[in-house]
Amino acid sequence: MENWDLQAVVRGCNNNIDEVMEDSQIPYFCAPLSFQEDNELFAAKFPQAFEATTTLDELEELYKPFYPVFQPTTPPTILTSSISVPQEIITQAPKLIKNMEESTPVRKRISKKNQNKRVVKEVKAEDLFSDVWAWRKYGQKPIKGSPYPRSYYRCSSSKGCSARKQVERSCSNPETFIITYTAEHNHVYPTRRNSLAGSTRSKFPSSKNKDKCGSSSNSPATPNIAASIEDDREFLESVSINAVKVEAKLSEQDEISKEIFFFDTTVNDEIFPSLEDLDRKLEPVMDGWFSDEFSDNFPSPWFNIKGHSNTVTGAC
DNA sequence: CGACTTTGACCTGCGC
DNA sequence: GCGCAGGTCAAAGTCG
Repeated sequence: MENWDLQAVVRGCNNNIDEVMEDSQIPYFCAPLSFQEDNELFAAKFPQAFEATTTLDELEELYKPFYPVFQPTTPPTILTSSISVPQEIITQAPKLIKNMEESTPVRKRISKKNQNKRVVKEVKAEDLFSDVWAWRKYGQKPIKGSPYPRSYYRCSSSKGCSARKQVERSCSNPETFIITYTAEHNHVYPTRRNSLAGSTRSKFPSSKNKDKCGSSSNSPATPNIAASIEDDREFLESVSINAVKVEAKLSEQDEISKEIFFFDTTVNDEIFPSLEDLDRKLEPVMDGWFSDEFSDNFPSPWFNIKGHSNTVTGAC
């Protein structure tokens, strides 16, 4: 399933598919997602199509941490999409969801200690940094039965945000990390400006850090991935890109359709020959958003690229 | 100087 | 009630 539909996502963000998104708290306007997140979101909504076994509730919860909390304004009309999905999936989806909801067992009782909603996600090492939020590590503990420590992070994008996440290397598959999100963000995505503020420190190990990393642990590899990335720009240029171009018609009276680019944490040379080009292309659009009501209600599609502070030192 | 990581101490929930 | 394990705090140090 390499090419599945943005429309499915986009529709999921629109209020046109009440049948599918009925009980979802996903806002009208979706946050930009990586392809992997796209895939997982789709699998979350149409699990039968992927023979997934998790329940709708769990999968829905899975994505809540990624959705900003805000009251939607009038959603833009999505006019185009660059990716397609088999029509049968689209038409079958509501039916599949309905069937699944009917067969979903009653949720297990949640222990007092875990009253907060917990969302578990398994990601590969390279995806550890694809999170849009800025996280600050506040603890690390060895976990009984696991050779790898668990790291504790809280959201540093906004003061007072209670969102937390735990990162732990999977015992069964050390290539992957288990991320557990607790609580929800009480703010929208960090804006481009905010995300850059105070984030001058390189988020990836410097050569010094690499040494420290290598000498302080017997655990191989973790952010050797990160270690191979010399700086943020190289990071941007090294990863693949999912740039999705969406036209949004801002109003019926306004003939001008503004191009809105939703893009992932990744950038494509084919689309934007240089980061400067990308910046130039996006700046007018983004500035428009930041200057009006959008700035309060709409998540910046500028991912917190320089703010991806996630380092899993415990696994290093 | 501010944001971050590290890490030992402390707190709390849960099982026995 | 006790002990264990997980979760959080906060001081100290690092980094740019």
